[in-house]
Amino acid sequence: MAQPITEPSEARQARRAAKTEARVQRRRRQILDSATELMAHNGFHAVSMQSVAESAGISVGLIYQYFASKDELLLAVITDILEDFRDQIPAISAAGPDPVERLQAAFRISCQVVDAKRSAVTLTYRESGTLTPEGLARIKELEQQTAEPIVAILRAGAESGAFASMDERLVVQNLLLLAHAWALKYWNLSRFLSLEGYVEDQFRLLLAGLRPRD
Amino acid sequence: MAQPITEPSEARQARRAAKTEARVQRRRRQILDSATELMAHNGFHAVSMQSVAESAGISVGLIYQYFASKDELLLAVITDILEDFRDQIPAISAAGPDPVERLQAAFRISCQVVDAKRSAVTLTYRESGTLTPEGLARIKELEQQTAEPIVAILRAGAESGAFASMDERLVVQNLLLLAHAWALKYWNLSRFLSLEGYVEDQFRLLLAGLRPRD
Amino acid sequence: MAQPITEPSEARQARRAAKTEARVQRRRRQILDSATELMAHNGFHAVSMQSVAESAGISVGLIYQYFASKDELLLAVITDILEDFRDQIPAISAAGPDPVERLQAAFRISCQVVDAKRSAVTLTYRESGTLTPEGLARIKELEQQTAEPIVAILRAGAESGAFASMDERLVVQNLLLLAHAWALKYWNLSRFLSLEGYVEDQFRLLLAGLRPRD
Amino acid sequence: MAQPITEPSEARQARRAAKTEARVQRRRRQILDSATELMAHNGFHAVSMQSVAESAGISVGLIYQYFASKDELLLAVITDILEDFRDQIPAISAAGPDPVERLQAAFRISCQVVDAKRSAVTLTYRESGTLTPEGLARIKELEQQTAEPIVAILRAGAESGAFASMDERLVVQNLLLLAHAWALKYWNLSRFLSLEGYVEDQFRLLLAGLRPRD
DNA sequence: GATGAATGAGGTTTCATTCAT
DNA sequence: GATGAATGAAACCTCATTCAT
Repeated sequence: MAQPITEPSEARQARRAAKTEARVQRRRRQILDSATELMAHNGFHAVSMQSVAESAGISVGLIYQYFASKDELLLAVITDILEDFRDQIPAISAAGPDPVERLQAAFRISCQVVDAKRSAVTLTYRESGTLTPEGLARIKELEQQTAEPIVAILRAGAESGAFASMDERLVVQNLLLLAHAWALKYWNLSRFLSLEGYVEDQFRLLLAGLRPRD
Repeated sequence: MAQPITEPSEARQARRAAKTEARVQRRRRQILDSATELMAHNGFHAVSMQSVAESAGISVGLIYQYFASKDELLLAVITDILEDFRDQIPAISAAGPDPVERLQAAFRISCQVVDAKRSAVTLTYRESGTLTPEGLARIKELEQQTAEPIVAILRAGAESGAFASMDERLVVQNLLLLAHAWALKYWNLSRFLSLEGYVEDQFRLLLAGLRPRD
Repeated sequence: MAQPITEPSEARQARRAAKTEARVQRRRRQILDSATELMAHNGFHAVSMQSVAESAGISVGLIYQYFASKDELLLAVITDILEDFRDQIPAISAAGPDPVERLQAAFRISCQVVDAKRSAVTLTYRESGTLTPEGLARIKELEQQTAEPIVAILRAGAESGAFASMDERLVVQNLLLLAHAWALKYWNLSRFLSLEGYVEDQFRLLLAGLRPRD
Repeated sequence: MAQPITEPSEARQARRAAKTEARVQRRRRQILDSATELMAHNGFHAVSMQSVAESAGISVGLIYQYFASKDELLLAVITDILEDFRDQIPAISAAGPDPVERLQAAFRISCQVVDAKRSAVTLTYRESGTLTPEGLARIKELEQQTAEPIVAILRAGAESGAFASMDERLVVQNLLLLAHAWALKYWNLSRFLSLEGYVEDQFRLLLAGLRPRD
């Protein structure tokens, strides 16, 4: 017999699940954006769950359906920022075959992303101590992932003779830290450098350390 | 010889004032040390005044005779750390006339001080956002004072031809930040470098950026 | 008859808003009553928010959803008492056309209300100094409003020749103060007068000052 | 042999006791004045023992050698004010033999004393609820003592036929309360009456109630 | 799914009182 | 007599979290 009323339950369930999933993602994003905005500007402890709810236009209770606790919300916020950061870097592989140019592109994009979210970057430094060990581990993992494409550039450059051979780990650490520094020390740097000036001057110094010795 | 029964009150008062002053300093130090220890390891917000009092072996009320509020205590803690840091650098002027050696000495001592107080350094990054504008201003001032002797070395080196001429502000910023990085990124750096290794490798990179072009 | 599954949301919202409003009013009243009771008997400073909460059968935190601070709660308590007082007086306009009778009715009702809430009246004298300037202004305003209907009686009486012409402001002030005095000096007055005796004796004295001179 | 060094101990003790007593009185006065000033303007609870000490130019500990507790200090302050008030009234017996004149003199002096210490008078109304039962009893006693000379005037007037015969207790209560009212309702009264105007208008009303009926 | 009223532990701060000097 | 450093109980207030609707 035909069952026009109830369509095959599997398909229906799948469709519903997809819809549900979509809404879940929308909600999470909505909450995350409000939380990031607030925490970046006022710090984790100065932000109450009620204020996040209000800013997101929802009720407190609803936040707890998406994040188990305030600490978990913080982890999600920081993770979100770092994932975003990580995902921007690979875009630079399109910058051509020259390792120097590619490295500069990587540094420039890093600084630009930092500049766009200065207070979010600062937040990751401020509040990482608040996280649980597991959260901290997740952050370190993300930082490693962010470093990887840059490590790749450095290795390629070393092989092609464009860079001296070296321990890439330290150089990558520096490169990323100096990008973060645009946020951490903005109060000082912005007094004598524009973002582009910062990128250029800083990159020249970085590069000097990479020149192969004759 | 006859002794007046009451010694000259001026002298007595002066002596008492000195004693009082000494006790005040001792108490402040006692509180400051406990607070620094606790806040460095747990963060400002996770530390209660009660716990500071217990750790210092005094009552809560007494803290408030030396620090007007918890915020002021935090400022004192951070200020104390930064003053300590600032005061260590000038010691390096004795490192001989060679600008390169002096600069390395400055970097080495910076890293050593950071290493000795890793979590205190981290605290200054974590909690500076918690300060009032006045507190923040004080911090920036201290950072500038810390930079000064290093700027002097760079200038002397530039004049003597040991370094390329440059904008010292950026280089100093980098040098100090890379010292701090030993604390900020210790979890990563310590996996592949000892403190002394860090100092040497990092200084080589720094120096490369300062070489005069031929 | 078909019922729409979801009734018109406007109407539903309105109903919910009304219900919310009703609950808010109930809670405020519940808190206000407990606070008034406690403060009237022990004074503002001797009453803790904790004790108000306990007496009202709720938690401390909940009080703060209805009153921003303890000071604001005090203002609400005093305001509530004075509004109540103010609202009782106009009832006496039904006391007939004779100004003397109407004035006596006003005085009697005032004394009766005072008698019913002796310690609340005392509270308004005790704690008005604790209020902010804005709170104080509100109180003065209420006192003026309370006086108005009585001023009207006096004026009518002066026009009809029942009373001498006079400055009503002083007389009203006296009339209300003497009603309050039943609370303020109850310890003394109650030793030789009943409430009704007080009303009669006191009114006779008051009236003497109002008699037109021949 | 003569004992020039130690004079008869009794006399010496007496002299010392007198000196001690004098100092004690001076200290008490010094503390009382500071406490009255502060409490009258800010209320009992807003004044700390430390602030009293500071204002009196002595140490906290010393206060406790003269007053057993803050409550006792409050009692002393209020008692002091009321004693002062009480002691001013008898001066008016010099006002001549006419009962009306004497009564007016008593009322005038009362109002003048109130005017001179408006906030102190207000304090006695604000904080009498804070006192212990014993303290309260002491206050009531003082109030009775204050009333006595006025009762005497009323009796004399009633006997001489100047006043109607009456229950003096109520009239005295009113008279004193109306004097206090100059402080309690100063914010209102001072808008339309000077002190002297208040005395005159108010006394006229009072007197009306005392006229013997023909 | 969504709400937001309600809870109550925990934090900072004040201040009456004591006591060694 | 006089000091004032030291105590610690107690107050106000916030806010993460829960749960009945």
